Amino acid sequence: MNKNQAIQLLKQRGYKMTKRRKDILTFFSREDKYYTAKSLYEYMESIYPGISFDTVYRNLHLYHDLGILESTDLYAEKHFRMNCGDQHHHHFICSKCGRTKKINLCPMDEVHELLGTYQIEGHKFEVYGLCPDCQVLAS
Amino acid sequence: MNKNQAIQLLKQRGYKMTKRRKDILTFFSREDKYYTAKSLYEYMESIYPGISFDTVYRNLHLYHDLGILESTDLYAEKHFRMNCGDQHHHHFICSKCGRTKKINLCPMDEVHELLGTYQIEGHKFEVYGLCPDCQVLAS
DNA sequence: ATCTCAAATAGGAATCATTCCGTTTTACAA
DNA sequence: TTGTAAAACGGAATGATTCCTATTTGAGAT
Repeated sequence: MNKNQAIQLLKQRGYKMTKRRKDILTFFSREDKYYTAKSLYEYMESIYPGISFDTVYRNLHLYHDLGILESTDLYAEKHFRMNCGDQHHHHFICSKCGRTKKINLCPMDEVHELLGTYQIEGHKFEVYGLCPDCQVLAS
Repeated sequence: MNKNQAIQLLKQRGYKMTKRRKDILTFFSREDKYYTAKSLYEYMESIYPGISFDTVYRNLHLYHDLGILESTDLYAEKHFRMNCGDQHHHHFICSKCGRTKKINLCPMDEVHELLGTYQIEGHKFEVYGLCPDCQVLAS
């Protein structure tokens, strides 16, 4: 999902296109990486002094519900990133900078048979560590 | 890990054995399931009216650090369970009651090669859904 | 261009899990 | 039995997130 696709989707669904909403998309479009609500808030604060938490969180939830963003719970805090949802996949997530790398492998195929009568509703598979850039900085 | 093993470990490491600590172990020994700090607090409150949050959280962390408990972030809240750590494994977790079933399969074997120069530090793989008991109740 | 009004935002209080801290109590070794 | 550090108490503080009411604004209709 890129910024223009997201704007299209919002209009299609009848949501108003505000400057704040565009700037949130700009924020997330910069990198393939997970961001905290706080980091978005700080970015928005710098453009719109006095912006409300409500605006940040309301739009994060809206974008998440629309599939524009995907989220994960990391270090007891929700993190968000642009949805790269062409097909089902998982992520390596850098524990230092939050940047991600797609993992085109899903363990669920083999797991289904192991779980017999258990009704599967979802799953989470993430790998954590240091990306090449952050390994260099750490050494 | 069972209650007696945990008590042994605490003594070995020089920690004091208090009634509260024993009762926390009793609480977690009841079922193979993830519990919130809150549910432990309520259990302890019923035995020790006026017990401090501090006591609950301090011991949860102690037990976690000693490997007596394992934890996971679920629904933006930490959940704890008795460590069943004979060998590396993952869990199916019932989204209704929290009860778990071991999954003896780990996707990391195949993932290592996909991640080349990325330095892996950890991973998380969990499957969510309804256990057989909760499916019956839901129907 | 202006009007209208539901949707969006501001401002800040409230909530919820968790952590922190100074004081008091207790397990256990001597 | 006593001394002492560990453990627990009591409650305030923190940090992320949600909620509430009043005000502002985007965008379709006139």
